[in-house]
Amino acid sequence: MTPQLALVDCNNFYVSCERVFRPDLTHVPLVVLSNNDGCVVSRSNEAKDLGIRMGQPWFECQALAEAHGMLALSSNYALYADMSNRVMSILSDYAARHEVYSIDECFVDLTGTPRLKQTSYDMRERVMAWTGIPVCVGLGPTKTLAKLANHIAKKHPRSKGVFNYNDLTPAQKTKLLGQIDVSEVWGVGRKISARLAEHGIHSVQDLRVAHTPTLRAQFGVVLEKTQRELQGTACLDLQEMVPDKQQIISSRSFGQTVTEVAVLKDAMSTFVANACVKLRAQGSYAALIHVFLCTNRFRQDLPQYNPSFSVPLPQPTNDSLVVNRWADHLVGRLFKPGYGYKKAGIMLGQITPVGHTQADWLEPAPAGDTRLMQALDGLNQRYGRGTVKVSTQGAHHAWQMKQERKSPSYTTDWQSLPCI
DNA sequence: TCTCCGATTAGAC
DNA sequence: CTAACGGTCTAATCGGAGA
Repeated sequence: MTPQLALVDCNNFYVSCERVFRPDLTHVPLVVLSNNDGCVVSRSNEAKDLGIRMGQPWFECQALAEAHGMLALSSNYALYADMSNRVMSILSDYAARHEVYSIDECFVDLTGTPRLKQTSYDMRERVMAWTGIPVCVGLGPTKTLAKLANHIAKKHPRSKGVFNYNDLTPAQKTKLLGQIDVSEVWGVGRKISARLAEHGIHSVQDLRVAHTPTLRAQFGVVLEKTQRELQGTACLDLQEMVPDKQQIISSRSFGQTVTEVAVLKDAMSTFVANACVKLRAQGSYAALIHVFLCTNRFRQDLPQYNPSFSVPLPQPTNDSLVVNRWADHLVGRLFKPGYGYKKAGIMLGQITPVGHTQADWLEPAPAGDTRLMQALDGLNQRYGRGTVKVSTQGAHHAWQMKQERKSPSYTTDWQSLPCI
């Protein structure tokens, strides 16, 4: 039986989440900004029509925004994560197998489903009715083709939000793929599309029929797989189980330039706390700690200094206090006065599941206090993040990120609601 | 010459 | 008046060090 994969993608997801609770913004050009209110990461169709680019720095858009009454909101991840969970939960009812690919995308295996197209329209309507989020559905025999079909569904209003690649005749496929730029293909980004152009490969169709050994030699396995997927051969499996993370990073750009060690250490203790919560949540230990500081790379007129240091731990840990002692020490070592720091962070690596660590036969395992960390996680979960802190964790406000336009967390936090 | 490993690159969202 | 540009993650590949 030929596989039938659906890729369901939410339209302008962050903007759509905001509009569910602000219907007055339905036709207003609207964007959502990245952390620190830095760049545009989600755009309404009206904002796209104004020429706002994905990833564009907000300060570059401000004049245009004022001229056209465009609004910008800070990102509200509590809201988006909760809305995402609702959407995914609805989609999971449609098939035995699905893969949550990102916060706003889901692959659904509809192989063997009768009346495929009707089912897809049902999904769309149900998600809209139950959450208020508009989605488009792309259908195809492979992940890459389902993604492409989704792109077509979004682009062509006539599709009414659903497009099935399988419905096309060979001649129609050739013609349609010939009209779409290669850069739209999943896995073909800026660099590779530029290099493909040098080989005369401009459209999706060009890539689909390109000479495979040459492609493999010039661009590697990844692109060969992409080509085969475009030809209808599945190379990418549905990943139903979320694999454990191999590395965990916690970092932030600061709201203002930071010049004092104490402030950097305070920020770092927050990053340590976040990273270790994630590590324990997946039941792992880390054996590598990597700490880094950054100056403002956009100010080339100022002196640049981007130090970092890694420490391999003799004994893997997931204890926030152990990690914080190292991180604190490293910040002290890396810090040099006279620089304006704009960002810092920590990376945990060499991650292994608890209970899989190699015992050290020279030193007894220092058992780490797992009960302390359990209590810490338990209290923070029950009474809110930051109820019990690691070190000063956020006492200094000098580094905290800019979030001047954040909406209430309508679905997850009573306190944030304006009328309560 | 081969293997290992850290750094770099490219991609995704 | 000026400056204001995100965060995490993975896989493949590159290139140097050491065997």
